[in-house]
Order: sequence, then C-alpha cells, then structure tokens
Amino acid sequence: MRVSRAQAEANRETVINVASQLFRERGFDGIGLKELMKGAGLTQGGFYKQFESKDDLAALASRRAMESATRRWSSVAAQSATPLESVFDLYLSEGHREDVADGCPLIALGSDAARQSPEVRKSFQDGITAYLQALGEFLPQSSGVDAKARAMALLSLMVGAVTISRIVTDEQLSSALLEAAKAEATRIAASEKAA
Amino acid sequence: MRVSRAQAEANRETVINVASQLFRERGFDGIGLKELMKGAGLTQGGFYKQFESKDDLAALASRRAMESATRRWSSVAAQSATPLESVFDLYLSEGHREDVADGCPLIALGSDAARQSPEVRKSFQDGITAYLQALGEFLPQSSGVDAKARAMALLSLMVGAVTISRIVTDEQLSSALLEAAKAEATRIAASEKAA
DNA sequence: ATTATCTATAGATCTATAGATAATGC
DNA sequence: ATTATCTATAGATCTATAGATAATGC
Repeated sequence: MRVSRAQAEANRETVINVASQLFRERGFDGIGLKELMKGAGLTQGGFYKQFESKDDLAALASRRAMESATRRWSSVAAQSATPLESVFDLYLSEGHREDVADGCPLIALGSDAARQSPEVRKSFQDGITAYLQALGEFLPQSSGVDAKARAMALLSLMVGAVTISRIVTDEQLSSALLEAAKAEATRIAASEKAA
Repeated sequence: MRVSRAQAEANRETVINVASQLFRERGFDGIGLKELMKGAGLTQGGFYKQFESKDDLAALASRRAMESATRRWSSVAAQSATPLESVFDLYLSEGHREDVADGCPLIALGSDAARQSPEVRKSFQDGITAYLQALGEFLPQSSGVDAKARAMALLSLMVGAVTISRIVTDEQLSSALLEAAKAEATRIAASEKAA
C-alpha cells in the first residue's frame, strides 16, 4: 500500500493536474473528491494526507491551470514573428472554445472563481497579472504609457468573447463573436497612442 | 394551507425572482431547493408542483435575470443624451462589480452557464441577443455594416472586464481594469468604419 | 518505526417523491 | 371535489475523519 516518497510526490502532482482539468470541465462544485482522486488512480481516503481541504486543492489546481495557460501563450508567441496575432488566433478560436479541459481557466471558471476563497482568487490573480504582462510586452511601443491599459482591455475582450461563445447554442453566432473579437483586438493592438 | 390560484401564481413568480438573485449570488450548484423555496417564504415540498426540475427553474430564473438586465440598459439609455456612455458607466462601474445579486447574469453565471442544459443556455442566448441589439442601436451610424461586429466586441469587452474585476483581490487592479475597459469601449464606439 | 494509501463511516447535504392537510372553487 | 402547500422521507451524494494495512526508510 505505501509507496516511496518520490512516488507520493508524483501522485500529489497528478492529483493537482487532473483536478486542474476536471474543475475546468465540471466547475468547482461539479466534481467530488472521490472522482478527483479516482482520476489520479487513487481513492478518496488518502486525500486529506495530501491536501488541507478541497479549497486547498482548488487553489493549487487553479494556479497550475493558469500557469499552463500563460506558458502556452509564451510558447506560441516565441515561435511567431507576430506574437500578438498568434495569441489572438490561438485564444479566439473554435478550437479553444471546444477545449474546456485544457483551455483558459478564466473562461472555464471565471464566474465561479469570483465566489471562491481568497487563496483561489489569488491563484487566478497571479495568472491574470502574467497574462497582462505578456500582452504588454507584445504590444507595439506606439501604445506608450497606455500599454498597461490596452493590455487590460485586450484581455477583457478576449475572455468575454470566448465566455459568451461557449454559452450561446447558435453555432453561427458563437463563431461570429470570436471573429468580431479578433478583428477588434487586432484594431486595438494596432491603434495609435490615445491623445 | 391551500391558497388561491392568483396567490399560487404570485408565489411561483416570487420563487423565480428570488432564484434569479440567489443563483447569481451563489451559482447554480451553490444553493439548494430548500433555501430557494425558503427565500420565497415556502417549503421545499411544494417545489415540484410549480416546476419540473431544478434545471427548469434555472432556465426561468436565468431568463428573468437577463430580462431585468436588458431592461435596465433601456431605462438608462432612454434617460440619457449619450446612451452608449451611460450604459458603459453603469456596467463598467464598481457599483455593478459589487452588486452580484442584481448585476448582469453573464458575469455572475457566465462560466456556469456554458455547462448548463440547452434550455438554460437559450435563456442566456436570448439575453445576449437583446444586449447586442441594444448596443447596435446605440452605436453611431458611422459604424455602418460593422455595427453588429462592433456590438459583439463591445459586449465581450464589458463582460470580460467586470468578470475579471470580480476575481482579483487587488482592489486597485480591479478598478484599473474597469477604467481601462471603459476607455477602450468609448474608443471603439467612436471609431470610424473599418476599411 | 514510520507513513502513503486503503476501506469504512459519520453527519450533513442534495434532488425528488409520497402522502397528509386545509383552504379554494365549483 | 380539487388542489396548493405542508411534513416526512428515500436514496444518492458530498466533505471530512478514523483506523487498518502494507510497504518504505532508518
């Protein structure tokens, strides 16, 4: 029954990774500890030796999910001559809309997150700050002192668009929302510094 | 015990109204039938004589909440010489951020809604369509054929900004997000028709 | 000897149903 | 007689804890 310390640590990491996906798929309240542990090949009983509470796991899993998301942005941007456009294409896509388990946690859990503990919200906030910094770096210098504000508007636009595109049942409307957001994001990125 | 038909209908309406607030405050999974009925001064047992299921109530309450939100836009816009700005001021405000129970359902329940039944999602979609139409009407004619796309981008920006502003624990960042979104929304509304 | 994980369970909830009660509506 | 609402409960979950088991680590 007992496993090595290295294996125990690996198990803990697996639980966090699995949880980061299952929470995104089903919501924080939509999945229980039994299924979360089962997803990592363990049983419910061991949970509290690894984590303080379900909320503790939620905070860890949220952090993990946000880190994965920001890492994806960096990766895509690094491989492109037009990083901003590449990030827009990745984020405001039908592929991202369908990929709930591996997509942006802000979309999968945004309204949920606002109701969670300060620990969970801090995990999200750190991811948001990382997103904003990435966008700020990708923005052309012409945005000048407005870069931070522009980055905030861009992130809001992107998060809102995919969130709404996942709610509506009309596929055409859903895709039109993503397209409209992408066009507007491109315009914002290219716009001159405000007067 | 039994009440008149008119009273029974009034009770049903009260349950829907109370649910529209409590779902926004706590999420669809965050509140049970017992508390929902208690909020309307009733007991749990009568629920299934009034509604088919909890999901049925969720669809009705979501529709009610979205109608209330779009009505608020119309009301604010009708009283203003600059309807778009008034709507931005209302929506992208700290007041709205704090007013979860009476605020926009897309923000309070957006990521939740994407996981709900087609009936619930249809309630949200109808509200989204109404929002888009309102924004389209308020936009200056110069937006021309792009008005629909502009409206979609504006709504996305607004929903994303308030959603994120509710998540972050840093009050200053939260307010900066609302301000940045408002500035960008104003810019989008005033921008010329795209080439 | 220590401990990672297991089975088992407590106690609280959840949705949904059954049947009793008491007032309305014919 | 009908029916809106009530109390009570079934059966399934949920989070969290207790104690057993069997392997690791000293």
